[in-house]
Amino acid sequence: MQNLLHNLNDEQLAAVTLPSQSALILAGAGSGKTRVLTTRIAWLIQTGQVSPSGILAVTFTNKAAKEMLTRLSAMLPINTRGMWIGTFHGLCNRLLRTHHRDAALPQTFQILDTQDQLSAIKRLLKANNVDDEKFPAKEVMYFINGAKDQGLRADKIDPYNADERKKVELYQLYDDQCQREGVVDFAELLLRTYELLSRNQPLREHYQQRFQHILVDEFQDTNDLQYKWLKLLSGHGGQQGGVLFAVGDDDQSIYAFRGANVGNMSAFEREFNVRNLIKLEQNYRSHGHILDAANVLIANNSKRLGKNLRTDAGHGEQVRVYEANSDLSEAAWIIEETKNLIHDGASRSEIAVLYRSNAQSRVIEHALFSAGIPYHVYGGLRYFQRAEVKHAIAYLQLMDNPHNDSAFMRVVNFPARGIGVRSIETLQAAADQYGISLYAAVPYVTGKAGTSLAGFVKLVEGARFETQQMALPELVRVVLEQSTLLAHYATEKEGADRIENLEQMVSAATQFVSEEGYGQGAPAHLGPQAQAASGDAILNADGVEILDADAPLSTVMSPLSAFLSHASLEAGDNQATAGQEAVQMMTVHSAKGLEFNNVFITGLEEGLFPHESSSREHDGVEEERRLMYVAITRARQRLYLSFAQTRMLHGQTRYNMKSRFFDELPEDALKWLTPKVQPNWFGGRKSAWDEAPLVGSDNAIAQKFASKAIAGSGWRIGESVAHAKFGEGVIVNIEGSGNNARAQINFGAAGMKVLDLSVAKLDRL
DNA sequence: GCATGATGAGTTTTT
DNA sequence: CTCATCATGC
Repeated sequence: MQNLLHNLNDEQLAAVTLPSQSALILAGAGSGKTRVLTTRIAWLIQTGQVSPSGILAVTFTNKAAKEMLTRLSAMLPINTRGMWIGTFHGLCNRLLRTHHRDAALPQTFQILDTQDQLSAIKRLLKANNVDDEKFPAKEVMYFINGAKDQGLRADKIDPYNADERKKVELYQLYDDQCQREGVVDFAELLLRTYELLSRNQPLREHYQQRFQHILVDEFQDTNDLQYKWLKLLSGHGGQQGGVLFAVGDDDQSIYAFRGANVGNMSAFEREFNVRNLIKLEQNYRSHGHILDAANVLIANNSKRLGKNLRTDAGHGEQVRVYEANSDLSEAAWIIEETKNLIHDGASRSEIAVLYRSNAQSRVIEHALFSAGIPYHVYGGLRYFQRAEVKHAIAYLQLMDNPHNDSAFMRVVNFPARGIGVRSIETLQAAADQYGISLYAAVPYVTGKAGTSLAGFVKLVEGARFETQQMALPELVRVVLEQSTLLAHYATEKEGADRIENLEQMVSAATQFVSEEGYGQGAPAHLGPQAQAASGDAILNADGVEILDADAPLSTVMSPLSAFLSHASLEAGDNQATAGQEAVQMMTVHSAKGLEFNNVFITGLEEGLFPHESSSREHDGVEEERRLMYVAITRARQRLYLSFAQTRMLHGQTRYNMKSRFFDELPEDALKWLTPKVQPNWFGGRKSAWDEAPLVGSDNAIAQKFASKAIAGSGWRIGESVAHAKFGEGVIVNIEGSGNNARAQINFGAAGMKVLDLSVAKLDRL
């Protein structure tokens, strides 16, 4: 135990050794949050307060879960496999497989990823003749997921107008369709588990008793349903009161747009009667100036639990600020600085270029490419999302659950086998008529279409029969051949990469089988013995089926089913780890949780960062500020901030003001590499624009600027104006001319507006 | 059923 | 500008 707690600071020690009661740990960036979580678990086990099976640790990403497992096995001499550490979705998947009958799901239920879900909804809209102009599939999907994320079923929603009534109706139809097909989407995994445990008292009590300690990572990212799920599982409101150990940082809450509710933190504090709010404020990552910048910036947010990071590392270097006159020269400057860093001995992988939106990466990528500097862009397609891999997966899905219509649609005519839209329409009609899946409806289709369809079914059946006794990797190989996917891509000119990806699936299967503890030769399909075993209920004293908590996965899921859930729940790397010694490029969102010695935060302009669409949302700018906070705190030693006066966006040149965040950063932490812009530099006074030549200053741009101003019928870009409703603002851009002239004006708190200059009443300041 | 051009949209992302 | 999606023609 001595070793366990040895290197902890006082705050961390207090958190790790808290008595068994609900606790909220406010863990600042770089404060050793994962360390506290894992040490807490190890300490609980080592002091005999709980057995490994009494632990439930929940994360959002597989990466975080894996990290915890790795660190734990380094701390404890026990097998971590018996411990329940995983993502919300992974844990729900496990629970639903085990209790699939109570949850009213087939044992081989399959998980729709976002692509699959969208195509399922498109199919639904078509089948019900819904006007997809009025109800776009994406919107319907957001509606359904939004409702599920709040724990709401269709029958619990009170529609406030006709459109919403229609959406609720579609939600119900969608759920019916999923149930018929034996598929669940991501949100459904959670909601179904929540409902299962709410409804089934013995089951709920079993797990409440089992999980004496529930620990949650990144608590600020939980949505309403996840919080309810945690409350239920912890036994909150029940006899025992519920004990939850939540770790999070309200200042790093950047996922409100996907349903995360920071309010869960204060709700938790209140509802769980948290007596111990522990703040981890000692930062082990960044130098002083960087931390100052982060602290001072985030202090501008109003809704905070309150926290201030400190470091022993000393001030370090100031934050370097660069004003470029275009996005191109911003990129050129990044290249220069990168070269200097590398020349001074920096490793390329310790240099990160961050941006607010993906579109910004292009220019920088291009510049890095031209300069011959290896780089790696995060956020491309993940392995299991690639088209060819999804195709192969669809064949596997059909072999495991032929009623998955999404899978059916994906490959029924891929590679092409003469089954066109017409045949599918006939098939769909038959399926609708009998209320069955497309696969099951095939025998009802006659004629030529029927023959080709029957051929497809025969292909799937044949593959299933032939692979009955095969191990998973072998099965995958056979399916790749028999589906003719390999042969198909062999004829394509760009098919080599795709074939390679498909081949990789065999090794992915091999790796999966060994990691999940299936026997190497275990048949991929669920054998009759295993089926019988899972069919035998394990009864508790009340004669109710409960989970054998440590039952190996193989008694609940066949290797094939497990592999398919793995493919949905863990999309894989976003690229082959190409060029590890490469400059890292990513959005600020993807940078969360990472750290680098040298960080560039680029495109710090009004409209971009903070993003203009954020000014319309409630608390939108506060979330952007948190995003900036996350970005700043990624840097260990050196931080660069940059912005550009002009930028190509959507094929148009835009003139952006520098980000308001510059005004919120402490001056003495900053070092301007270009002349510092006056606070209201557009206000007719002095501007860096008119001053001594900037690096790479471009006269053509200045001329364009001037002509823009003339076109605007008297108004100038950069002029300060006042508006009766929006208050004071600055003209950022002028489009059109004469009576059609419109000005884009930044009204600060009131946000960015585009006003018709012939209509709007503006006063010069 | 597939190649080609028109059209339109265009933050952030994990599971 | 650039990519994805849709409609049109062969």
